[in-house]
Amino acid sequence: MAETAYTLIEDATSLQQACREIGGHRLVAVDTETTSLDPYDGRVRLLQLSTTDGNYVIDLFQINALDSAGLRELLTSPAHIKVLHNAKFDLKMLLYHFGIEVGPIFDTFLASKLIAAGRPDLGHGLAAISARILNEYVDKSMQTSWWGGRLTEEQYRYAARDSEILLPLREQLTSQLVELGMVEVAKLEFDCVLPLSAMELAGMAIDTECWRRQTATVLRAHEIISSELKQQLAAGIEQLSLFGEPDINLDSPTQIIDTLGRMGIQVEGTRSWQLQPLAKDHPVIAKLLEYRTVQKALSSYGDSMLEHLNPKTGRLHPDFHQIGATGGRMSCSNPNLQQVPNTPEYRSCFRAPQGRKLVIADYSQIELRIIADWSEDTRLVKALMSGEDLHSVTASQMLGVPLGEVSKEQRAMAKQLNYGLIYGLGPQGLSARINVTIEEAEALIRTYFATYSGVAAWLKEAADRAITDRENRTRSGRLITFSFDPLDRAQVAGMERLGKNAPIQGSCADIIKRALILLHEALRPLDAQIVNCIHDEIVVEVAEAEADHCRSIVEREMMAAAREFIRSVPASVDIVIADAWLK
DNA sequence: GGCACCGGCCAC
DNA sequence: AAACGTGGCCGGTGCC
Repeated sequence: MAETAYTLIEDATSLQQACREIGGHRLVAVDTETTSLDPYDGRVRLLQLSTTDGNYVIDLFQINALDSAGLRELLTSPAHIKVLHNAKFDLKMLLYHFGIEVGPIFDTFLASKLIAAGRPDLGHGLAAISARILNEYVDKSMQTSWWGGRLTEEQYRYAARDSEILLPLREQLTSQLVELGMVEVAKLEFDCVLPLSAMELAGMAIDTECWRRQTATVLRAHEIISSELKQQLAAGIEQLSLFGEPDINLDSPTQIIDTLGRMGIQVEGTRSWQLQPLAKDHPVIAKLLEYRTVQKALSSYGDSMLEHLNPKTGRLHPDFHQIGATGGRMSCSNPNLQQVPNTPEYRSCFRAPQGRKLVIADYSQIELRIIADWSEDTRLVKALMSGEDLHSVTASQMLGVPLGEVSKEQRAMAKQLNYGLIYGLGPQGLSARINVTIEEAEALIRTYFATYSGVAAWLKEAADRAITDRENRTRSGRLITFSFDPLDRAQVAGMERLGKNAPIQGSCADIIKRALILLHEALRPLDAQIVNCIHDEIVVEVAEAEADHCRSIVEREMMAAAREFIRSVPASVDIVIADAWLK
């Protein structure tokens, strides 16, 4: 390939000229180079634009190009599709620094992830997909160079190359998306980038004093419990440390197993489910379980959370991975705000700032509604439509007892079955969860599927498809592929469970992503931001005076999003206005 | 010293 | 020793 040619733009006249030339194109590749990965920390140095006619590199340190109406029009007009790689990064930068919402977009990163359909072995960086799809080499060595000073010819050329490659990539990726029937889901994903960018930029407020108090409390408990545990383990410890303390690392499973062994307690592993049955007979085991809880609380949810505070905003700005799981679910990191312990001690620290409220909304039983709708199981549909407590209705239908006479145990059993079926729960699993033998569990599962025979048929078909076709789809058409060794029974069984679970879980992701899109648009007139999203839950921060209005918008848009994917069962949204992240 | 892996455990 | 799916984070451990 020939060396990348580009036009460097540093003045208004050449910018105008470039905008005229680019304005005639429907497809415009866009990229930025910035002085930091954090929008609050860095500045945008270069804005690169490419069409099939040429590459333009705008030096934003030389010209305030985003003041230009022509350029803003290009970046926001539906007449031009903006092609970016991992657009969330650039969109955040442009949104924060210039208040501009870039769109509509085509994201080569997300397109590549969709096409990979859950295969984990493929990289999706720009260099990786250029090599794989175009057989073209892209040098990323300049990526981490300093973009804040005087730029070299090499840096400009690298920058131009990054946007130049995007249009040929889009062309190939588009035909693959068409071939795989994923145009619709691609649109969904692309439209979701802006809401996610805004969400990350907004970040979530945390009451640091509250968090520190909580951490200090746990630390005191940790000190007491660890010394008690060491004392109780002393009998099994051969050696004392120089200070006369039992010499053991409580966080080392191997040392724990050895020590317990010398005390006459044989264990294979020290996971809580393995220890739980022994806790009654051995106080030391109970103490160990207690220790684990505070150790986890301290290590995962202690000071490390506060290390992610943004110095500029004083808030937490996590990274959401838009296509994080194979089924299309999002994941989250740095910090992972999708795994904050669901207890008041922790959640109450996530408090809206003065004068603001949180609107907390989650879909109720969304995965069951997806199955009911998809399988057209009349009894499950009816159960969900009845407005009665679903698990009680299930128990009543299964056991033929009147709804009012369903016992607590019967309801608990039905609840386990309702939720477990999504994951391919077996007799062993069920018997471990409720107090029945494996034979009884088997019978209950048979009764369940006799009651909901449509669900049974749907699940069987989904599992069979995973094995024979080695693929499945969510409601949006998102493809999920399965790779396994057909001679390995354990692997086949695993794939059958995945085949049942992934389309359901992924369809839930379809719905919540659509909700984020609709909600971002609908909240535009309000002083409100989406601040978190946890699989079937959305958290919005809003000015106190607009909280009620916001609440009705959130409910309306979440319901509308669900209606696009499930028709025969209405969605149900539980929603509260609160000061902190508590329901 | 950095990296990959694992055991363990938090969320939905 | 595992049991029902998807993730991320932690500390320990062993390798290079």
